[in-house]
Amino acid sequence: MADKRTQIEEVATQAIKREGFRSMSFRTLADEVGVKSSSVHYHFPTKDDLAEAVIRSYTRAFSDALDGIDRRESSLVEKIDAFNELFADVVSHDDICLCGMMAAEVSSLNDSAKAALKGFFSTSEEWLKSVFQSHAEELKSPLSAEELARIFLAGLEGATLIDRVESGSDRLAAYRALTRALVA
Amino acid sequence: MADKRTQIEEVATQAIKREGFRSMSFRTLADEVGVKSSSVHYHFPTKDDLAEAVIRSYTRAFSDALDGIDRRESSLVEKIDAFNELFADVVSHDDICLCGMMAAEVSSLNDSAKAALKGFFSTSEEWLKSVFQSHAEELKSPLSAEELARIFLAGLEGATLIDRVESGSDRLAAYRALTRALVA
DNA sequence: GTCTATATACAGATAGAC
DNA sequence: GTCTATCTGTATATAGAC
Repeated sequence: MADKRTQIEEVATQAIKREGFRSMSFRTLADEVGVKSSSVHYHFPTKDDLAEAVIRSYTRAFSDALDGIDRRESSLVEKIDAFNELFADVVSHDDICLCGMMAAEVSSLNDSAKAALKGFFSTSEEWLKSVFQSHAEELKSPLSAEELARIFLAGLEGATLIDRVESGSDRLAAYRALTRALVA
Repeated sequence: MADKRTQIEEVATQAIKREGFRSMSFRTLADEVGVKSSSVHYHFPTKDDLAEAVIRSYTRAFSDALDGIDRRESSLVEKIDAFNELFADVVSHDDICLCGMMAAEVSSLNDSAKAALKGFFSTSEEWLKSVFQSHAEELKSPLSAEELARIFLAGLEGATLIDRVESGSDRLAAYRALTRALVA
């Protein structure tokens, strides 16, 4: 079993993805890992500390998943589909992307957490941009790799937001259709 | 000056667009309209009641704005640009779409409010779909009107989410570029 | 590192006077 | 319709024992 600090990060991540950062309380986290809230404060003195740690861990895990896609998939459509699938997984568990949630709640974050949050979005857009760049010859689109990266990251974040409310995945599916339209 | 009930709805809408539904309190609303929190409860017995009322008002106002676009603009690009501009206005005030925020916080909503929220998304997608359908001859895309509607609504919701964090409007701009790519 | 206990603040909601 | 006053629950956070 992971150490307590890691356990707390994990249940916090889960809670934020489903209910949001403001809805998550130290007491609830404590109950779920089997300690008292003061022990959570030992590992993360303030909620701001926890927010930043969780955003950074999530960004690292997401970045690792992107590396995995690079290793497993070769074509443009396969890579973008695999990226789409990361979001589909989240929605299928009735969650949304942790950083999409944090973006909605950005007014509750301090400057350090906000900087970490920006890091998530730029990391993700950079990966997408490099995918579109390295498959430029397959692309039948007047849009730049950077524009496509922005369109897809924003689009999938928004798609999860709405698909979760509608209990479906019609918008993520529409983005898979868009991916195909780019190479057809 | 609007009546108290309307005033409360207006400051609640503003607060939710910026800070979120959970962050908004009856006390804060009361202070801003110059009454006590018990008076807010007179107009909206529970927070659930307020949530639903605010979502419905917002949907009505948004729908009116879409009617205005239909009256003012004629081409596909003009209409979709005007739709994009609705979201750009929101971000320029450091807010996001009220219903985008509510979608992130959907776990804090009761069934009535959730139904109203779905209404916003279907109304918006229906309008987009009818725009794409009625300009089908201009479109150089293999995507259906329905798919395009889903792509644009989700995309603009996500774009505002990220653009607000980045204090820019690069993602909304990318969607304007996408609009042009559809007819080029 | 975890606990008990507590300080302090604020949340949604209601009773009852005016 | 609005007020004062209050109930009850919960939040973040800390002090100090073990």
